Order: sequence, then structure tokens, then C-alpha cells
Amino acid sequence: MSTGNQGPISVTNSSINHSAVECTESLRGVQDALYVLSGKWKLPIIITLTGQPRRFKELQRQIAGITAKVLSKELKELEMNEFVVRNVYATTPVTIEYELTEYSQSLNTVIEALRNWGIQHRERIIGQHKTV
Amino acid sequence: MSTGNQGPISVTNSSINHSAVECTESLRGVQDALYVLSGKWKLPIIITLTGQPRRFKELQRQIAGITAKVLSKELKELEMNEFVVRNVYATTPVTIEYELTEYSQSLNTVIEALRNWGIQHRERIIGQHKTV
DNA sequence: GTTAGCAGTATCCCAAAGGATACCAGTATC
DNA sequence: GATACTGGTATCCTTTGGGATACTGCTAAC
Repeated sequence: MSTGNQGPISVTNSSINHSAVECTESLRGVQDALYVLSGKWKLPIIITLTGQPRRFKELQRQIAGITAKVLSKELKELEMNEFVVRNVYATTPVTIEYELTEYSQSLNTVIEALRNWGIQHRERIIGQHKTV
Repeated sequence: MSTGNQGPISVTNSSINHSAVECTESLRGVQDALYVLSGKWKLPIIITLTGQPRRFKELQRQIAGITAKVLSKELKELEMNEFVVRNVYATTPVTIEYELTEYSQSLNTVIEALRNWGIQHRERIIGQHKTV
């Protein structure tokens, strides 16, 4: 698939999911979702694009530490997954703007879930270290 | 933190989150959550442990393709994050069982969210390829 | 005409993730 | 007494992700 996710990992567990097929589909679904958000810079790029479109160099300036090579690669992946569109305007010289798609909004619920769980988890783990 | 997640990436976007602090905390939360599920084998291990505890070699046999080294490392990370406990039984020779914790259940909602989104996404992307 | 900005690409390099293989001490079986 | 199983560890190797740096063709400003 165009997300670049690899072939299936086989784990057979018929006790929670009712069939091996369902189990495999679930696993693949979770792994696909994790895959599209993987990498150090996907989230920072999405956050930076939230609200307003940005040009390439603008993005690079906003996101401290990212190199042009990596930004370029990540933007292509985000485009492939239809989170971002690349708009070319025929100004001289051409202006290129990256913009979040409507579809990218569909990530919101999963990002919210990750966020809430992550914040809670950090507190839990750090809290325990303090008591030791 | 014990998840091994790295230092913060700075992205300042005051337009969606109301303060830079909130934005950073959200980003870190999401990245922490992604981090604890990262790696090729975490999910397969969790799935295999769902329902029944398993011994080390049992796990290795169930999860096709994982090596002892990687299984051992992943189990340690899962233990650190309190998803798994390692039980040692004083049989001769000792029996060691890995078991999901109650806390690991807290992942269920986020895994569900990832799963649903992931399955939907795969259909969307593959569907488009067919029409081309 | 030199400098600076744009939107990247190309090349080289390094560290981390993960695979392959060998090995260990202890016990139980044939 | 050789073989096999347990719960791993150690070593070596390849692949991947990502950083650093240089460069490109084009245009606008000084």
C-alpha cells in the first residue's frame, strides 16, 4: 500500500478477536495508523500547518532543527497519505504552499486519544520515580 | 522518562492550542504514546499475551519471526511501561511467565481508535489506486 | 553584476533497530 | 553420557532514519 507499510506479521490469537482473520485485520489497522504518524517530524509538521498553509522555507523556519531533505521527504509522505496538498501558484517565481486537507481532520480523534493517554502515562511513570 | 523518549521538539503554534505550553504538552503526549507502541513487535507481543500469560519460548514460538534478542528487549520495555509483569515461579527449573497488567487495559481505547482509523485509511488509499 | 531568497536535490555520514548465529548454565529425558 | 529444552545473553551484520553540507536553476533586490 502506498503508506509503505510492510507485509503482515502473523500472530494467531483466537481468544480475543473471534477469528484469526479479524485479528490480523485489527493488527494491520493499528500498524498502518502508527505508520502514518511515525517519524520524528510528522506531528510537528501537521501542527505547524494547522490553521494556515505554509511555504516550504516557512515550514523549515518554524520547525526548529528540521533539514530540507527530511522536510521534503516527510511532506511527500504526508501528501501520499492525503493529509497535505501541495499547491503551486504561478507567480514569478512560483509560490508553493502546503496545506492540510479536510481528510487530515479525521486524525483528530486518534490524536486526541493518543494525547490523553500519553499525558496520563507520563504522569504515572514519572510519579512512580519520585516515590522511589 | 523511562519510556526513553527524547527531549522536546519545539513547534510554536498558538493558533490551535491556546498557549505554547499546552501545545508542547500535547505534542509530547502524542509522541510518548506513539513511542510506547513503536517497534515492530510490541503489538504482536501484547496480542499474544492477551487472555493468557506466556512463557518466553512460548511467545517466541507463537510470534513467527521474532528472535530471542528482540523479544527479550521488547519485553523489558513493556515491563518498564508497566504493560507486562514477569512472574518467576520456583519450580525446578524455574518457570517464567509474562503476563499483561491491568494497566495495559488502559491502552484499549487508544488501540481501538488507531485500529478503526487504520482500517478506514487502508480502504481509502487502496480504493483510490483501483480507480487509477 | 553580486548578493539573497526560493524550493528543493544530492551526497556523505552516523546511530539506532533489528536479524542471524552462536553460546551459556541448569535440568530432564532417552 | 548424549540430546533437548529452558530463559535468555553476546557478537556480528545489514538496513533504515535522520543530520550536515553542498549545490542547483531561477528571480528579485541592491
